Amino acid sequence: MVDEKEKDSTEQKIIAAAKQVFHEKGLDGARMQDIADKAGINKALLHYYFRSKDKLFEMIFREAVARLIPKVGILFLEDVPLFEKIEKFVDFYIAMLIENPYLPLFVMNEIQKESGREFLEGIFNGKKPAVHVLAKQIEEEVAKGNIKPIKPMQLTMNMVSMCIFPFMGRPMIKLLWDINEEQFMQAMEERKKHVVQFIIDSIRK
Amino acid sequence: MVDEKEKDSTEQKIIAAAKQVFHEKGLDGARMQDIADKAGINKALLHYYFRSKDKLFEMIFREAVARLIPKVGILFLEDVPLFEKIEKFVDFYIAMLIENPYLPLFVMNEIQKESGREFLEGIFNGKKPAVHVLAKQIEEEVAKGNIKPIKPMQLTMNMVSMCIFPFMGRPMIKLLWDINEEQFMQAMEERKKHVVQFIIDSIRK
DNA sequence: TTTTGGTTTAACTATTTGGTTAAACTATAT
DNA sequence: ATATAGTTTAACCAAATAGTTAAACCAAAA
Repeated sequence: MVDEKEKDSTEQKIIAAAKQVFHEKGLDGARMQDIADKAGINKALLHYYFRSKDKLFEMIFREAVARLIPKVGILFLEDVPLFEKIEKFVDFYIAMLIENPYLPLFVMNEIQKESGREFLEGIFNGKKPAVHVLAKQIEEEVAKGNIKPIKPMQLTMNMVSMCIFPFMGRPMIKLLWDINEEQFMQAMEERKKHVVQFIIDSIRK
Repeated sequence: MVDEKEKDSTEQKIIAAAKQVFHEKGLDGARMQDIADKAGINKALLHYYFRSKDKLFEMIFREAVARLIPKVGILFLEDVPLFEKIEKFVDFYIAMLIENPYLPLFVMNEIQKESGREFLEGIFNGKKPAVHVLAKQIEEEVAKGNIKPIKPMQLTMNMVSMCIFPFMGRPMIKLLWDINEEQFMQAMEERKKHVVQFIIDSIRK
C-alpha cells in the first residue's frame, strides 16, 4: 500500500490540475485528458479518485464560490463605520482577486447556466451573505445625513462592479490600453486605494 | 428553386438560433443539434449554409464584438465636454446592454481563450477604439483643475465596470438581493442616471 | 514468502459530436 | 414534360470524449 503521503499527493495533484483547467476552460471546455496531462497521471485515476467529471467539477466550483462569496458576509457583518467597511471590503476583495484572477469569470460563466445556478442555490441554502445588514447600514447613514441619498443595492453594485469587472475583462483592457500583464496587475494594486477613494468621494456629503 | 425570401428565411433562422445558443452556452457548450432544433431545421443545413461550427460561431462572435466595442470609439471621439461624454457613454451602453444582456459575458468568456483573443486582435487590426482620445481629455480636465486628479485608465475602468458588470453577474445579484428579472431590469434602467451621477459626484471639484 | 488491500496502467467501450453523402424534393426555365 | 440548379433530408461516418475493466504494480502485514 502506498503511504498516506503518497495518496494525498495524487489526489492533490488532480485537484490542483483540475482547478487550473476548469478555471481557464470552464466545465464544457475542460477535457479529462487535459487534466490528467496537467496532473501527470493516467486519466483513469480521475475516475478512480473522483468518479466523474461532474463530481470533480463540483468540488472545484464549490471551492471557487466559497472563495468568492462567504467572506463577504463576515465583512458586511462587522460593526464598523460604513467608510471603513467599504475600505476593508475593497482591499480584501481586490487582494483576493489578484491571487485568483480567473475566479469571477469562471463562477459567473457557470452560473449563467441553469445547472450552475441550481448548484449555487444549493450552496447558499439558507446561508446567504448578509447584504441586508449592509443595506440597513447604508440607509441609516443616508437618514442621518452622513452620506448622499443612494440606494443600498446600487451602491453595493457599484462597489462590487469596480472590484470585479477589471479581472473579468482583463484581456480586453490589456488590448485596449496596450498594457502587459505586469502593468495590469500594478493597476489592480492601485485600485485597492483608488476604488475606496472614488466611492467615498462620491457619497460623502 | 426556393425563392430568395425563403433562402433568407432558413439562413436567418440559423443565425437567430445560433445567436441564442452561442450566447447562452458559448462555443464549447453549444451543440449543433441544439442550434438546428432551435431553428427548426435539419442539422445538415448548418453545414450547407455555414460549413462548420467554427465559421458559424465566428459570425456570431464578430457581431457580438461589433456591438460591444466600436460605438465606444465614436462616442469617445466626440468633441463634447467630459461630463457630457460620460453621460452619453453610460446612457448608450446600459441601454444597449439592456437589449443584449448576455453580450458581455459571452464576449469576455470567449476572449479568455487564446483563440478568442487572437480573433479579437484580428477584428481590431489597426482600428482600436480611441481610448487615448478620452484619456487625453481626462488629463486636460485634471490639468485645468476641473476635476480631481485621476488616472484616465482608472476612471475609464470604473465607468465601464459599473455599466457592464451587473449584467455579467445578473444571476448572482438576483439571488443575493432576492429580486426577480423585472426588478433587475428596472434597477438597470435606474443605473443610466445613477452611474453618471455617481461618477460626476466623485470626480467633480 | 505469501497474502492483502490500495494504487496505477493500458486497453477497451459506449456515447456524443461535428461533419459528410447521396438521394429526394422544389421551383423555374426550356 | 424534362432539365437544371438550389434546398432539404435521413442515414451514415470518423473522431473525440467520459467512463470502464482487468491486470499489473506496490508496500505492508502475516
